[in-house]
Amino acid sequence: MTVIMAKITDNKVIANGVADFHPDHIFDNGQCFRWVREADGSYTGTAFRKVVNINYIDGQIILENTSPEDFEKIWRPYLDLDRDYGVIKNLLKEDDPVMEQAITYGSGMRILKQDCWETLISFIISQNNNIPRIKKCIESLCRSHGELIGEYRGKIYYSFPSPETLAELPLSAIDPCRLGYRAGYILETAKKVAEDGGIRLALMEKEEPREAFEYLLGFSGVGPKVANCIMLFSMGMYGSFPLDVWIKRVMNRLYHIKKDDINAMNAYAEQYFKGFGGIAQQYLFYYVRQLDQII
DNA sequence: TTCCAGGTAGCCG
DNA sequence: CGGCTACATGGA
Repeated sequence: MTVIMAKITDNKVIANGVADFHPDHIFDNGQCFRWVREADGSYTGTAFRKVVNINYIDGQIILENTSPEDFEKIWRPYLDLDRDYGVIKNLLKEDDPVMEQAITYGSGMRILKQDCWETLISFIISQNNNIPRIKKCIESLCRSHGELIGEYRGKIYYSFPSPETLAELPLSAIDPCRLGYRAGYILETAKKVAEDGGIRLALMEKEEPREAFEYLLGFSGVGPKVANCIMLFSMGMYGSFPLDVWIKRVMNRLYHIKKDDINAMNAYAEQYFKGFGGIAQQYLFYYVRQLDQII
């Protein structure tokens, strides 16, 4: 699959040759928290200190408020455009009617390659929390301690605060963000990351998953589930299999694994999801959340 | 009022 | 090790 940047008009980039791409399936599936759906079905959001609007029409990705340089440097990897999800979907669907349903529902899903520091803090916030409130907490954190990075369609956008910025703050400074008991975890984690300017964290994506996992568990507020989310959503480790309440429910009720048997669930993912446990997990997550009470 | 949400830390046997 | 519970917050 080759993605070609086809056309450029002032601040717009259009990318051709992308299949398996649907903004709703990508930006509203719980892997990211800072993208907002516009009335036209496009999403506006920020990553790596840039503001962009993304839509998909007639087989083309339309990126507004960006440049060809940023498309190549930021958005191509961020949107995982060089991966053929068609191949992965076919692998996962084989002999798995549940997965087939999930993939049919979220056919345009992609795993974003997000900033690891932002993902680390975002998923610490996610623990024992619900998605709308996670989004509010993160936006509040960015508004109060991030930097102004741009204005787009009349709205102001802020960067995700740096480790150094958060490391200097007293607990009282993030009180208004309503992070609850996670506030302490976040400042502690920021201090640890800021010690070396985030270099060690950034290098983890080149390490073996096992090593990245152990390193992430060393942060306050990071357990197995959050570590797997960070590895999956920011380090390109697609075998990572985050087990949250929803996926546990799926594994129990649709894959008939004993409730709370984490080991059996991981073993199943390892054996049947062909190295793409994380991607499988994300199709399942997006699928079951709309079912609501069917399972 | 109680229950729940993309769980984890601390403690106890 | 495995099992248990408190932990802030706000919406249902």
